[in-house]
Parts: sequence; structure tokens; C-alpha cells
Amino acid sequence: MDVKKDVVKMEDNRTNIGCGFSSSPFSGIFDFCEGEKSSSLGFMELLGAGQDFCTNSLFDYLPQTPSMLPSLAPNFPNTSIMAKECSDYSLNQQPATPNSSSISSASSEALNEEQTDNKGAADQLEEEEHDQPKTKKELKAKKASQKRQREPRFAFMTKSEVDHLEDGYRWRKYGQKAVKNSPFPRSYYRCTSTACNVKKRVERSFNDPSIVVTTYEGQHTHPSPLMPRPTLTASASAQPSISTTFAMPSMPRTLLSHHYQQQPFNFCNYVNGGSPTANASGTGFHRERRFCTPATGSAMLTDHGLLQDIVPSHMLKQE
DNA sequence: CGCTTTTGACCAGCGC
DNA sequence: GCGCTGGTCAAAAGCG
Repeated sequence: MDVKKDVVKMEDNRTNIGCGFSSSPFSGIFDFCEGEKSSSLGFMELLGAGQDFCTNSLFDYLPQTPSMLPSLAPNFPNTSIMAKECSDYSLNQQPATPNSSSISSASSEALNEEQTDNKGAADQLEEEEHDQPKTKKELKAKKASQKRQREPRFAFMTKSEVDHLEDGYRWRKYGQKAVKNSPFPRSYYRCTSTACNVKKRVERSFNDPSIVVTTYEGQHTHPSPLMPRPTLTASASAQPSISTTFAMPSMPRTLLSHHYQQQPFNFCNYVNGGSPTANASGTGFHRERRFCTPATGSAMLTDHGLLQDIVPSHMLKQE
């Protein structure tokens, strides 16, 4: 799949992709979180490289997103969500040569596997709840019959000094493994909420240690215990206040308010070059305060920056 | 005391 | 069959 090639290529070149290239900046996320497979959008940058508040823009779209999205937004300053990818993507599944555009078969197969496995995931889950294996043997047999049932996955890279990014949910670490060809271990986390099977893997990029790759698997079956979800009505009817509708306990409030109040930003313009499709086609959610400077936005309009080096030209033209 | 983290062992899948 | 690797388990240790 081309998308995966692009992701790998991006990693190999140690380059940030530029601004988004889809008319709907979060369409890829939507597709994936809904359990569908989107080949049209493999990854996107949510904010420009080097900007330090991309997290906010994710939360900006919270009311439009499925339940999984909040967990995708690490609440850290100086964290740039650089890419997402719609499959089981591992930094270590890279081509042997830096310039190679080929991808590992394991990576591709993982995607295919998910495509078939996801079909009956809900049914299987229900079945599990009603038919709990009682012994280890039964558990083993059950596992064998399931043959690696997997939830949809969502991987993205963030630039952060912190490995385990706070995302509003509580996680319990259940494993850590050394990663082949990498000095950095991979950590495995599970959502602590009972009956919630969401997992995530966290690992640091071998090529760029400042980059953390987080892979989420599954969707939360419960609201965030640490971050109350905003309601559409509240968001749409009033000027959303970060303190009331987007409380992010792990993120310094001062930082948030700083960005909200002093960094004019329109994500739609940023992505589409002036056509505010996201807000217009969204849920009616609308925000007065914006995130990036007009200067930044206009620069993105005329210059794709690093994106044009990475994203195939035909994708850039798709806007 | 309860919850989380650590860490070695174990298992499954895959390629050779 | 064997070795490698990714993923998970579970007992022990750590922590508040």
C-alpha cells in the first residue's frame, strides 16, 4: 500500500511531513477509528513541524471524533503529532536501505490481517463476555481458536521527551520488550478500566530519539476518567472555554490559555488554504480562538514545505 | 493494603 | 524443526 511506503519513507528521511493534504483534516482518523480501512489517507501532520501546540488542534476536533480520539492526543507542550498511520506500523519494520521504498511484508500482512479480523470483532467480544474460559487450558484453546484477534490500530508519532504521553486515560503497563535494532525498549500498556480492552504500545524512534511512536489498539468503551468530554451543545452554543469544555489536567493551563488566546489559528485554512471545510461541515462546533498565526497559515498555503518532499504529488493535488 | 511497575518466562507466528 | 521476534502473563518488587 502506498500509504505505508510513504510513512516508511518519511521515517527514513527523518523528515517531518508538512501540512495535511485531505480536504477533511481528520478524515483519515475518522475512517480508521470507525474500523474502516482508508487507503486514501495514511498519515498527516496536525500542525507544522516545530510548532508546540498541535495537541490542541486535536482536541479542537474532539466533538466530531469517535470515542477513541481523545486518547490519541497527548497533552504535552512541545509535542508535535507528526504522523499517523492506519495499520500495525512499527519503526523497526523498515526497509534495509534508507532509500528503499519497499516495506516489510510483515507490516503489510498486519494490515491485511486486520482488514479481515475486524469484521467479527464486535461479535467476538460479545461472545467472550458471555463465555469466559474457566481454566488456563480453556483459555489457551480459546486463544488458539481466535488466532490473533485484533482491534483497529492507530499509530502516530509525537515529538516528546516523555515516553508515556498523558492522554486522559489510565494505563497499566503490562510488558516491556527490547526492540530489535533499537536501543529503546517498547512498552505495552492496557487501559485500567475493566471491560475496556484498549491497549497501546509506546516506543521511541531509533532514527530520532526525540520521537515517540504510540500505537493504540481498540476503542475505549468508557469516557475518559481524567478528562470530561465536552458536549456538542455546550460547545456550539457558547464560546468554548478551555477551562470548562477542554479541561486537560495534565497540561498546564497557562500553556493552553496562552495558545488559545494569543495564537490565532484556523486549522481549516492551515490545511486547505482558506476553505474552512472542517468547521463548516462539522458538527456546528465552532471556536473563536484559533491556534496558529496568520503568517504561519499563509506560509503553508503557498509552500508545502517538507510535505512536498514526502507526500506524493498526486496526493497534494487532491485538495 | 491496593495499585502499578518490573522483568523473566512463556507462547504464537513466521521465515528458513 | 529451529531460531527469531512480538506480544502477553504473572510473580515479585515498588510505591503512595
